[in-house]
Amino acid sequence: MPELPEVETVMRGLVPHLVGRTITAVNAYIGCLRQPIEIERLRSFCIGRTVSGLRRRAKYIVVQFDNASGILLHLGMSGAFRIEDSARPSGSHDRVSWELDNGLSWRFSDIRRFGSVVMCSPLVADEFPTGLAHLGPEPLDAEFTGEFLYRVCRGRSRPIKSLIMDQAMVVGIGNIYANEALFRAGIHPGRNCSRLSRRRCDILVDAVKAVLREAIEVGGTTISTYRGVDGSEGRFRVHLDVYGHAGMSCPRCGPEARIRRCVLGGRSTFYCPGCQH
DNA sequence: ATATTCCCCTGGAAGC
DNA sequence: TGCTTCCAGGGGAATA
Repeated sequence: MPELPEVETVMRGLVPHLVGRTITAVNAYIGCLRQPIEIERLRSFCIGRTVSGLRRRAKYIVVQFDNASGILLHLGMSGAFRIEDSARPSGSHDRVSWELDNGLSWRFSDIRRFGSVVMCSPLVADEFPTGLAHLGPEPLDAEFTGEFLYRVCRGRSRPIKSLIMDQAMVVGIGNIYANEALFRAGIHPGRNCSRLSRRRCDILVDAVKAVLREAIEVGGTTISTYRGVDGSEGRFRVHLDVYGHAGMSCPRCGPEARIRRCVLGGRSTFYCPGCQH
């Protein structure tokens, strides 16, 4: 489900509900997430804490508490947060629920259970958990430049699509936006990264930034399960040029060229054979 | 060291 | 209608 624009949207949606609120109770439901939830430890970790702020790093959300601790959240493929009345029955896929001091519940549901909830202490504001140290730069930061991409492409040999989806190279780009950015840049997803010119790295970096910014602007992309905190769908789907468009005509070449699907690094890959090289 | 493969899990859609 | 197969936004561990 969630790539950078979706995680950013979810994080922004949580801010007005959580910042300044104090946690009064915690519940974890059947099954587990990527790692089992130690409910008693999570309770003593969270109860009585006031949320001082939220941040996003890569596809992770950090909820910062007032005592230099915090929790690291990942939505996996199907995770979602909702804020709703505590009296409302929990959903069948709810995994963790935090009760707030205003009578509302902050609930994490995750059908496929690939998400994660990790306690981090110590964790001070403007710092990220040490577990995230291996991650590459944020794609929307100034340090993600064509020069940077060109440098990491040199001396490696792999498809450019796999490289930009590798969170150790640059974070936040998943399957949808990798496909879309490469289409915009006119670069074939299977092109060996070592054979990308400096100029084309500039173009790709600009395309990545543009597609991510546009997607954030409209709340991300909903294909099936993704929802914002208020339950709304992301509206970027109608702007997709190639993702999920196998057999359809190319927005750039017209009906003369059809979008193709192949598998790259185990992931569905969409491109136009006419204008991506 | 670096780059694919497999696996985690559930449910919806498509095929027969 | 009902059963089977395939596929899905992610990431980490196990292989080549």
